[in-house]
Amino acid sequence: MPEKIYEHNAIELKWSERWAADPKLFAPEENSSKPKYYVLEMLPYPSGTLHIGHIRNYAIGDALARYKWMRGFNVLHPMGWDAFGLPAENAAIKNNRQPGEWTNYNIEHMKRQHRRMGFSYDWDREISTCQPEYYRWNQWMFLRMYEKGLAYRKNARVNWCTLCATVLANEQVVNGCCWRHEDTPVEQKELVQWFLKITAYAQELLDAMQKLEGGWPDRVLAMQRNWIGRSEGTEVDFTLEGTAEKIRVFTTRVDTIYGATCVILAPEHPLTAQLVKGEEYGKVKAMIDYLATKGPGDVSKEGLFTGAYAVNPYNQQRVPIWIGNFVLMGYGTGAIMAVPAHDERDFEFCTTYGIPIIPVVRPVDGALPAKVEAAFGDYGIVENSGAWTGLSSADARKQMSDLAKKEGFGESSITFRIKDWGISRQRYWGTPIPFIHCKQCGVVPVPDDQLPVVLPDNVQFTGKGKSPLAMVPEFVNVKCPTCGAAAERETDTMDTFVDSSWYFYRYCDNKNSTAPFDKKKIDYWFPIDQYIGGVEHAILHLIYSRFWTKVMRDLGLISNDEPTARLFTQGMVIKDGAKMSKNKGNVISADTLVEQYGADTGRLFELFAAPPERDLDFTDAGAKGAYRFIDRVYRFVTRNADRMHSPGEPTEADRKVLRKLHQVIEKISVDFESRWHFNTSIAAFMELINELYAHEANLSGPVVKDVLERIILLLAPFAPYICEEMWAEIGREGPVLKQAWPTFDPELAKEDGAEVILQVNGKVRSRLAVAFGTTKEELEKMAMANEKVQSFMAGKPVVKVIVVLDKLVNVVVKG
RNA sequence: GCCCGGGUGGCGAAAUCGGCAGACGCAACGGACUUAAAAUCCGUUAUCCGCAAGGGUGUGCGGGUUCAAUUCCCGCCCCGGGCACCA
Repeated sequence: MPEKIYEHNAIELKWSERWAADPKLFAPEENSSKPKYYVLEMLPYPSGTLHIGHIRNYAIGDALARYKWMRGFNVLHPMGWDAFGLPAENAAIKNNRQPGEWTNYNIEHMKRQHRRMGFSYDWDREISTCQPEYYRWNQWMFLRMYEKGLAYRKNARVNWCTLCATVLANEQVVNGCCWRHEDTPVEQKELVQWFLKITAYAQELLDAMQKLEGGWPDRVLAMQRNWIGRSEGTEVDFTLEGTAEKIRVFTTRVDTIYGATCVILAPEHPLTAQLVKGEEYGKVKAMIDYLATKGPGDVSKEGLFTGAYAVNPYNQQRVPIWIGNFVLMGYGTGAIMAVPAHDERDFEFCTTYGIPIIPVVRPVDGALPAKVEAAFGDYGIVENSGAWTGLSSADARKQMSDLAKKEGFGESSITFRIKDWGISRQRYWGTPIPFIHCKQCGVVPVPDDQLPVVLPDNVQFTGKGKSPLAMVPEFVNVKCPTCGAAAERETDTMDTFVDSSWYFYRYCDNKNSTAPFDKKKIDYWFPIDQYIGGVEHAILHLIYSRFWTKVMRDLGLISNDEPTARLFTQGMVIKDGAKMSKNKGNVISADTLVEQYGADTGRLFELFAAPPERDLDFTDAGAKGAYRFIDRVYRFVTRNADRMHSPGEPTEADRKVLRKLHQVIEKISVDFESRWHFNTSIAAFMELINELYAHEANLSGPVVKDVLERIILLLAPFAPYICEEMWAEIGREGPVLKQAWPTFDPELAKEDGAEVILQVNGKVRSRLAVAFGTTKEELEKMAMANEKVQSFMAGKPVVKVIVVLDKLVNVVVKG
């Protein structure tokens, strides 16, 4: 049969339509006897276009899903839409279109692109987080958290633009100014907002990471540890001189407390307003405003002496109380003791303001300095510290904390950097927070039977003034569920990270209208066997979703502790040396890719060009190469399909090709099971094709059959369309993903013999073809007899001979 | 400042357990086919010296361990990312 020309568009469209027409094709089996496998790619925001960055994520997941099907797993591989969020609202302001309409239009388009790419999703399980059927369960779970005290209200600052007279999201703040008014500085405004008590789970989130080790990338775990930021220290009460009032400070170095030369309060500390009155307080106010406009890192240290003094409970020393702009109210107790001799920041502050510097810790092998030139922050031996003098820092920390506890002026304490999760957004396009504000009854939860609280349609978007929801009277004006009096609905909506914190549970039971999901289904599918997404979600999404899982477990909704057993974070797709973005105009959409090269080429190229965890530069020439390669395989298969059925005796070419085939089966299987270096899997597959081209004329019929069938199966996870087509071309019935993965025969893969390298003083001088298992003695003898080896030995005396079986002989000579 | 990654040909990369550095692909060059071009097929391609045979050098830099180091250890430099006055 003559070879066929690879017409990617016709072939891919044909199979795309057939696959779409079979809704059960990519669906998991009910009551399956197969082992389950849940593979998940992070759901996209429906921005309007699927681009080559998305495709990398999905190509990895899809290759894995298809491989697992072929390996006999019952695979769950769903997809959905993270559909709430700011861009829809911005589009509404700009184009006078409803956010929902804009979003749904985008979803339709992107779903078409998804289908055209041929990813093996069970679309029957699709979810979109902006649908009331979905977000009602956000509201329902939020109410359960409220009942457990895990959702609460408190004052917090928001970004405020005076010109828009509206709240800005962090993303809408550009260089400290409003995104729509480039020279209007953003101000801080206090509002009452909702928080989720993630800090209650800080310790468990940290501890449970031990179980994730090995399954999650180290860098993600490191980032999460950093984010949670546990630190062990001591809280100590200083006394406000002349009163019984206590000032509690937090320190990790109580062993240095004899060197404390002042106490510094955060500007927002409650005591500040009490100690600094009248005109002076204006300076504190200025400090707070200054901090709000500055990014962290470029704040210069400023202080203000209050005139008051505090007494150190360990040595009754009297020290001045200062206000410092670098002391954070949100961490520890909002007050610190400054030990300039042993802390760099305190040193800088005290030097500036002429506050004394007293060293009290010396290096283990050194002495206390006569004059402190720089802070010594390491552990050492405590000096000039009363009864503690001579102890190591570690011992002193422990014993001094114990004393504080015993005497009642403090205790050891653990502080976390992670803060409670503020979820209130003064926005329209998000889940309405299900609460009602009643003058009589206060903050009243919406009863379960009134859920969902549905977003109203036809809202005006001006981008100014109150939140759009606050301007819809039908939405705002309600009766109090408790007393029936006129009341007002909460108009804030939830952070969209709420939506993505549990969406992967809903895939298991996406049509359930009486509960978020059926626990039995979760027990079957969870944890997710493999989660795949961008590293930019290493902290927020991936911590929030871990937190949400633990809350749902404690609510009795599920039994698993963690959502995800294994996580993979793929690298970014770079175009022309820069991250793709609309601003740079270097975004390549899936449509462009498909039209030029086809879905298979795009996927194959992105998997081949770099290992998946690394950043990838998308180049046209590279894509062309992948196209050429698929074409090369396709032509080989089509022109040899007839030969499959011709009889023939085994040939030498058969043996070589089968050997390579089985080596490649092993290689690709191992890559899937361990490293995921699909770039090397595909390289090995290319070597196999090169081998086939070299021996094409001399292959026997039975081996042609064997090889054609297996190369199609091996390539299928990476380029599914062309493989489905080739499977049909060789007269087999699909679908390919339900065929068994080729088995590896170690006997056939074996090389004829070993090639042993001969070295003299570590340099390769010759090589020997020998039988496997040739003994050390024989190898050594052969090496010593080798002409090249002899000439490089140059008659010098042999020091020793290293022999590694089947690998090398290294003759070490003197000189 | 702290915590992660990474640094190998003209380019993307490979070397999975300390054992041939550069597999595979791109680009380039040469050949075959063609009236010609494209496509395709075959070949060459780290670098220096050499006509060649062959030899030297080479994985960011400097040391070390080892018969042997891209790989392990110590100290630096550069690039990317995260956190950042967290007491």
